[in-house]
Amino acid sequence: MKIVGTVGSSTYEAIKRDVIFGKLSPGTKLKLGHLKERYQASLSTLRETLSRLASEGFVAAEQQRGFFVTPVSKEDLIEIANLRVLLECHALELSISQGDADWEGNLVAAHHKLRRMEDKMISGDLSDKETWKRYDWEFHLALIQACNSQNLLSLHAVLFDKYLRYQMLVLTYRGKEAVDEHQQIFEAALERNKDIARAMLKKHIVKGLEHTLAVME
Amino acid sequence: MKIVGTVGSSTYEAIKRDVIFGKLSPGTKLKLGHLKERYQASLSTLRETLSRLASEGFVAAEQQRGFFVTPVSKEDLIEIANLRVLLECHALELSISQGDADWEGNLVAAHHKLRRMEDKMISGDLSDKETWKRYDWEFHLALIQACNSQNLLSLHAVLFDKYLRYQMLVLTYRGKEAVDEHQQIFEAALERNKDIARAMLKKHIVKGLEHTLAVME
DNA sequence: CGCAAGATTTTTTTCGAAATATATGACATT
DNA sequence: AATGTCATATATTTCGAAAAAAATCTTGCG
Repeated sequence: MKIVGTVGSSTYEAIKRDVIFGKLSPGTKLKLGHLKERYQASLSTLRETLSRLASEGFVAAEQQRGFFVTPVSKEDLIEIANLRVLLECHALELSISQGDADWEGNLVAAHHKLRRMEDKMISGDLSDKETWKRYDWEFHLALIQACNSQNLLSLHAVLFDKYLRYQMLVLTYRGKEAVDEHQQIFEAALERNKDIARAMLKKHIVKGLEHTLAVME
Repeated sequence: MKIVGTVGSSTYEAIKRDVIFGKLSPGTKLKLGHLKERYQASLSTLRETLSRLASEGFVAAEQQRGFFVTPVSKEDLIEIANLRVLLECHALELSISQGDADWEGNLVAAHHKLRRMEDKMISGDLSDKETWKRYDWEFHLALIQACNSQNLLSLHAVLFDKYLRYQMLVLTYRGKEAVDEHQQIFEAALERNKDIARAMLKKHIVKGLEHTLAVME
């Protein structure tokens, strides 16, 4: 039994994915007529979708001039990385203070899945970037899951996706370094060592930022 | 020459205002048919508007069950206040470090306007809460305007409005205490004293939170 | 009386087309 | 050649109605 959502929700997912994973390049004009064919939805449904994406910041809307894929810039990337540090480190600290056994269990599971995937990537199999990034996402989410603030989690989700778009844009893999950072954050979190965990997470994000900035030349 | 925006943008403003200022109570079912009459817009336009408000968190959307005004709760208010402390204090610090003469000028102006309004309120004239809150908004915005992060400013804007809804909900005025806090934050910011400014802003937000929580019984 | 199956009404979701605005190109004027 | 105007084409915005889903009401049965 397959549960299909509304046309609206699936076009939302599709366009968002295409923006994040670069199938729709930054700055591209999103003409409704074209999108209609590409995503098989009506103009109204598309406008609804694009409005949502615009208020999350993946799309830019100009009054009576239509929609565009939000442009990228170094400044924007830096802002997003800094906000991720601020929010994610804060959430991590809360999570470490408040997390229970369920939190630990999910974290262990998420780290395990990510680790397996990363081992595969390191040994040269770069075939499934999307799954890899999904596991990365799930690991970072598992870390802060116990922060006990829905508002914080949802702000973080959007930020993470924006950051992810930049990573997908440069398309290069940071390799063993990032794997080690994940490992260190993971261990510090399980040991409930807030300061180390926080410092490692910050380092992880900042290193990722520098790497991406460097590739953007 | 009067510049009128699109129907969409004005219904967006109208509904958002009605949610924030309590004309649409928390939890209310937003039936499209009713909204159509109330706001004089078509179903598609309304859906577009409600989708935007949903992704900002002022409205809750349930798949195939329509839209509701986002409910309120103590937990949600506490989350929002804590996030405001985190983001606004951070932005204030950046602003104080980087603000130039323009920043100072705008800040002085914004504080002056707010101060005049507050004096009027203290002397018993509670007739124009909406203008008062607009000046409050503009003062807090002026404080962090020079933080040099559009992303941070737009996250803050949504957060501030959500906090504002709770303040409007309880409808009581904190009086001279809040006025003094504004004054102290203002002076510390102009003197470029980050630590004091930060501490006062945090106190201001936390006191406001406690006051609102107390009234929510 | 309670409860469930089916029919009716209401509401949400989706679409296509009309109305409005912007962009493009042809043509005349300086 | 540059600029401005007007007609044409293209795109966005808005609407009302059809299709799909959910909620409500009715009826029949144990």
